[in-house]
Amino acid sequence: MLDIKYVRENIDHVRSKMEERGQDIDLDKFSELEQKRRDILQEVETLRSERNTVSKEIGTRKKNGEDASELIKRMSEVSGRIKTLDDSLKEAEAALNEIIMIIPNLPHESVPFGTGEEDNPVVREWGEKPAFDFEPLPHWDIGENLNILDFARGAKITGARFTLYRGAGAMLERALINFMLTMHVSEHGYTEVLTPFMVNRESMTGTGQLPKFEEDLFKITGTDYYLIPTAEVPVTNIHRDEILDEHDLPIHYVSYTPCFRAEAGSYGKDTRGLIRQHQFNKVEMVKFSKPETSYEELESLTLNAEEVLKRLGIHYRVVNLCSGDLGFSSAKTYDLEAWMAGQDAYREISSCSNFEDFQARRAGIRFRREETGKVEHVHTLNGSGLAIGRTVVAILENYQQKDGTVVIPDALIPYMNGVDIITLDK
RNA sequence: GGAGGGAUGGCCGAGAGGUCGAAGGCGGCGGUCUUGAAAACCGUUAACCGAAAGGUUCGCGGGUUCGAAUCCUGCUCCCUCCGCCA
Repeated sequence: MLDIKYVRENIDHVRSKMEERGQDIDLDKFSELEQKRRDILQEVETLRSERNTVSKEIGTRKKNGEDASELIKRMSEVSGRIKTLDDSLKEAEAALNEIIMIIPNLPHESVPFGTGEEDNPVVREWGEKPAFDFEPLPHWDIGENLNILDFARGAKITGARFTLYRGAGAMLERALINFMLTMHVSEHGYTEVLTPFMVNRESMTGTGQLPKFEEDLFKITGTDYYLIPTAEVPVTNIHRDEILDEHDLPIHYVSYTPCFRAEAGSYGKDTRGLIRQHQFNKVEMVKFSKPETSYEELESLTLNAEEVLKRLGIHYRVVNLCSGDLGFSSAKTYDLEAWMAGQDAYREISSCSNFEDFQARRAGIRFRREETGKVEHVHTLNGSGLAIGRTVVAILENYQQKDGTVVIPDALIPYMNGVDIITLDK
């Protein structure tokens, strides 16, 4: 969330940033509620102050055996008024909270203005589209032809948007997880963590999924727990309500988790294949940094994700998400879009974001700056490195051959138990 | 599932209705000493709101009281023992 004080003092700037995002936030209501809250607060604090001093006086008098009944009677009334005011203060705070928690982050100055996906400028590209002397198939055909992806049985076991992987398909998924984790740990210096895949409400609120996006989540009946939509949630919340040591920053974590998304409102979109699933695997990088270095960290994070695609020889481009396409908690996001030959399209395969102090403020993640002795919020960042299912798609579609087999990229062969080509497995 | 015990500052830990934001220790920071360091000694060191005055915070919520870290109550989490179990 944004700093309430900052919003109050920079209301016009916040208003224009919300307009850039195309967000209709009632900031007048915010100001009104904020003022109300402060009015009540002032009144209640004056009364508390009185109660505190008089109560001490009562203590002193009693100790000296003097009469205090008059003071006690008066304070009894004051306490009653405090209680009433406290209730309305809580009401005012709750109302204010409702607004502040659904105000998205302010886009960074380097975020271009735009209203949607089509306005995202391409920052750079790498590699080339593979050439085919035949019509490349989409991965759902390749996968079914090779008997490594079974969409019908996935749907039978659970439902739409669930897939059964088989044989070399299952192994490919597992190899990619290992390949990415190993690379980020041993070459990029991340610390691997393995987290719970269900989290509580506080964790979801900390990273910004709640309260606004409840309908995108799977909730476990009979509990307060939700299935994670991304490792960002458990990993960022590792340090919730902590004051970190400045010398420990930056902290770099990498984590494999399955991700569960309800995909509400995406009916009819990407209904075939692995692109949009209710459950998919992902390797995620998460960083905690000092404010002054977070944008450098975003650049290196993005490069770390790109390196995976380079090693796999997959053509991709990097786009800078425009103001209208930016996620709720993010101040700036680079998306990596991999070329998928069978669909003749670039598809998002990684999303790398700097949240600045937006999540840290919600989640209470801070550090003490030695120079000033003061406590400050850290900046949090994260990026997919990469989405596993979509990487499988990119490999199947870009490495397919005329005879229907799929060549395994060299870098992945050591993780494939020596398999270098996927052929039909009956 | 049954029976007990616990939750206090960055960490450990005392405190059992009033002057307690909280003893003591560790850690951090500053200093004395030292060629330098260590040790020793001295000092200092919680967060949040507020321009300040002041207010809030001892797991979380409710209550009792003029006054609650301290009493009552509900909840959460942790630990020990028994049962069950991958």
